[in-house]
Amino acid sequence: MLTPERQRLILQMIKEKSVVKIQELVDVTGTSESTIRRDLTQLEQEKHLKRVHGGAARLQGKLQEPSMNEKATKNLQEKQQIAKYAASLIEEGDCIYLDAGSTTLEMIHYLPNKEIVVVTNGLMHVSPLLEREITTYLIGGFAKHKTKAIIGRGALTSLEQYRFDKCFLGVNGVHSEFGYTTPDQEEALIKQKAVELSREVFVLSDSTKFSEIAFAKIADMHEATIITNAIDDDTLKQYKSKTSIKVVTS
Amino acid sequence: MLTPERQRLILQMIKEKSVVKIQELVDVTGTSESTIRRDLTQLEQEKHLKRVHGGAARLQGKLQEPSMNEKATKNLQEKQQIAKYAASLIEEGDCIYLDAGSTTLEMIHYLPNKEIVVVTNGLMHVSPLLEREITTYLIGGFAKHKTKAIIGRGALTSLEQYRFDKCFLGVNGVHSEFGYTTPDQEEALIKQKAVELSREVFVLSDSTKFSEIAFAKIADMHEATIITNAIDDDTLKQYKSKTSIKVVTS
DNA sequence: TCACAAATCAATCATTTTCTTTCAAAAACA
DNA sequence: TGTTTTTGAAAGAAAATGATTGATTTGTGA
Repeated sequence: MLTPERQRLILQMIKEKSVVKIQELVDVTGTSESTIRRDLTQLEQEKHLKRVHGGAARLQGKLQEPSMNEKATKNLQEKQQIAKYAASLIEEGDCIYLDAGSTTLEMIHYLPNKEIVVVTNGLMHVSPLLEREITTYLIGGFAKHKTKAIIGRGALTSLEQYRFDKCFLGVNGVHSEFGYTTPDQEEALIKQKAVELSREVFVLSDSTKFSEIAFAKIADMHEATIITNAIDDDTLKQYKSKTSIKVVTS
Repeated sequence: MLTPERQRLILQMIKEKSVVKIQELVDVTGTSESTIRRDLTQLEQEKHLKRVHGGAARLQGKLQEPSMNEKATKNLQEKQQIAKYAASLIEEGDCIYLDAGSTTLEMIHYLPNKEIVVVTNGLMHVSPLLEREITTYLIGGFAKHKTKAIIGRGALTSLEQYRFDKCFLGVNGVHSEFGYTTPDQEEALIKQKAVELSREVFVLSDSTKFSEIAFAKIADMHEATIITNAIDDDTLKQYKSKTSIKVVTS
């Protein structure tokens, strides 16, 4: 990876996330800590960012970002942890299905610099994927305004053209009896089909969605591995009997 | 491989990828590292690129932008006129195919407030269409970074699911003998298919593209109605014998 | 508040990669 | 044929990189 390419990637991540840890940059760029530090030193001298202990931050010169409330920040951090772990599961040569949704969108920052192919139904996902120079296919079909997802009958037939090594889904409910659920029937159909077509299925869900039930069922517990964050021991035990769970810690 | 040919290839790769490694250029051109280095040195002196350790990078045009601006503004106005007229042709209940590209993108501003359905292969087109609350379908397939268009075999089969009342295409060349052409073979295939599937076909082209020929043929003159701007009488007569032309005036 | 452990940092050095320079062979040209 | 230009290879110089070390900062619990 060439120096300007790497530095542009660093600036882009800081632009999007305001702050970024050194370790994140190491993972994303695939270089060493030393190199990242040297980049940060240089970029700071060029007034492109401000170094802080543990990483770097965007310098607020022009417009100040509305500071998120504490909960939103916490949710974002949790999402990032989950997304980061999920991304680490991807291997060279994998064909990936990336579901529409904010958590899977976070994954793109953390995707390894490997030769992979990504298929998605998320309109928001395409640009960042192409920026990362990842081979990207988009499902065809009806464009849903609210979630910027491609859905409908056309999307199903379009999806059937592909097979996946791994599939990463967002959900709204995780329940030991009712399985994985989401509010929109149409989106559930797409997710179901993606599960069918994948060798391994991962559900990305923060712990607040546990024991929740939404309208439309996607799959049973045992059909996917859950990637989640802090969850109490009793709940964990209850779910562990039905599926495999990866708990990401801070 | 001739020197100017090689250097053009280098510039093209940098234009597309922003940065390029020396080894990539060696592989692509089939020449030695020394030759590539000499080319890069020369092209840097001519202010066509910037050398960086390991390769070369595109120089971001503070030098190029202003000179482009005047022309770009004029082009934009012409594009808007053409786009506005094209949009005025759309009727209540129409099913429309909107090709990827900047001129068709302009059309979205001018789309009438009627119940219509739009199918597109342009990634940039989807968000503005949804903002206008227009029923939108996106073709599925490979996402091309440079033009933000969906292309490839999957796109063709995806497109075949639909039929259109009207189809609006951008092109790069309009020639009385060779017909409509575009530089990318893959994109040409999509445009061809769209022509097949449409009752009426409109080509949006400013007059500078007349008598130009690009690599891949889309269709013959008689297969589409041209929507264009100022064009001299002789040229107009020449083309009028082969197709119908709508000339938009300022 | 203090002390201690863990994380992060800057500085340094060996290694690897890339660059420039130089030279001779090959190709193009007259 | 002789001359000029282009090319590829080689060697030493320069730059970038990654690992290591010891110093500094941060967080934690008493």
